[in-house]
Order: sequence, then C-alpha cells, then structure tokens
Amino acid sequence: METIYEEHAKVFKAFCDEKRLRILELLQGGEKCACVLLEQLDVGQSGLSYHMKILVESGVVESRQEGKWTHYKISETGSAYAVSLLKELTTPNTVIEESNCGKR
Amino acid sequence: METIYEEHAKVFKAFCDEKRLRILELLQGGEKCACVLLEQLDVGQSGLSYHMKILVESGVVESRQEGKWTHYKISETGSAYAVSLLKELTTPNTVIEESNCGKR
DNA sequence: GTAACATATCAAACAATCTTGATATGAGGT
DNA sequence: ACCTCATATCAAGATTGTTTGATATGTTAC
Repeated sequence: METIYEEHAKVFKAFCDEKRLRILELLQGGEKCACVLLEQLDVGQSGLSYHMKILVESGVVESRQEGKWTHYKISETGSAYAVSLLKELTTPNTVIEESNCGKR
Repeated sequence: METIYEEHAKVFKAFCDEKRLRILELLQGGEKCACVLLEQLDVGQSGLSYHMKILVESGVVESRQEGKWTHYKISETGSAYAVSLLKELTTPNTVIEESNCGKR
C-alpha cells in the first residue's frame, strides 16, 4: 500500500533531479521524440528511459507512441495538478491552533 | 558552484520525503516548536533536525529562535516562490519549435 | 561558575536513487 | 520469416539520501 504522502512525494520527485529539469526545459519547447532528447542531453539511452518513466509516472509528462518512436510532452493537466497540490500543501489550514510549546 | 538546476531541485526536495510532508502538514496548523513536532512524529531528535534543515534551506519553512526553543512555520514568500517556479518549469515557451523527429 | 534542557552536528550504517552496459521487446521494412 | 532501429528492462555498481546514536553547542536557571 502507498500512503498519501508517498503519492504526493512522487509528483515532486519529477523536479528533484538535474537531468529531469533539463528534460522538462527541453519539453517546454514543445513535444519531443526520445531520440531528440537523447541527442541534446548527456545521458545514455537507458538512462533517458529511466528518467522518462519517472516523469511520466509523476503525471507531469505524457507520452505518445508513433510507430517505433515515443514522443513526450508536458501534460497540462498533470502540471496543473502539481501546482494545485503544492499550493494545498503550503496553505495554512483555516483552523489555526495556538502554538503553545509543549514544554511550558 | 551550483547549477540553476540544482538550485531549483533543492526547492522541491522539501516535498519529496514522507516525513517532510508530514511536518509540513503539521505546520499548516500554524507555527510549531521543534519539541511539539518531535512529540507528534515518529522521528528521533537528530532526525527531526536533519529534515528541518532541508525544509529551511528550501525556503519553504522559516525558523525563529526563542530562548532555547526553535519555532518553525511555513514561509509565505518561500512557498509562493515554489509555486511560481513550478509554474515556470511546466509552462510552454512562447516560441514553440516544431518536433521534427531527428531521425527522419 | 555548574546543571539541565533544546537543538545541531557528526559519523557510521542502512536505504533509496542514479548510472552503465547488456539484453529484451516491439514495430517497420525487406 | 529475418534484419534493423527505437525504446524498455535488467542487474551491478556508484552515488546520494536517510536514520541512528554519540557528542557538541548554546540557552536558561541556579
């Protein structure tokens, strides 16, 4: 079983690695084939595949198969979800408890 | 030297660990003393200190010393920055290149 | 000053993640 | 069917992140 925390963490892991941030940057220019990403990045083929899997599983990137090629692009709904989740996680609750330090 | 990618990754590392997400959840209820967090979480004292350091360095949490106690709270500006950064990283560039797959 | 307490830092063990090269899968062309 | 190309998966080692217990630092009270 997966806790809600692990589930949320998975979304943000997309943004926690230098190479994945580079990939996202490239995808900001529009949909790209894996072979194009491979050319522009300092990663091996299996390494790229590894990172793309994490990106797709986070929901931030979506993939589309076309013959033998796989095309990747930033998912609008996935990234909107990430943004709204991030807001949720950092917005104070409506009910604010008083911080009475437990020790006095 | 630190790349811009590492710098960005640091912000999102705050949200990539189950325990840190639990801590943020508690801080959503308002400012809390470390000793209160310690009571409510399944972490040792040094473990809490480790995670709080990562949270503070991400900018999402800020700390305030009061005598021997340290109080933590979610930083409004820090979390607003995280949200805007996340938006930036997932918004398509204005100039959209055509995805002509390199191999044909 | 010392004692008691809160938190931080260190170092070692442990766990998770990333990289790399080898192999597998799956699609298209012949 | 076979061969080739694009991508995925596997397994190993390397790197990084986390946990734990011991020690250090800094504050308050005496």
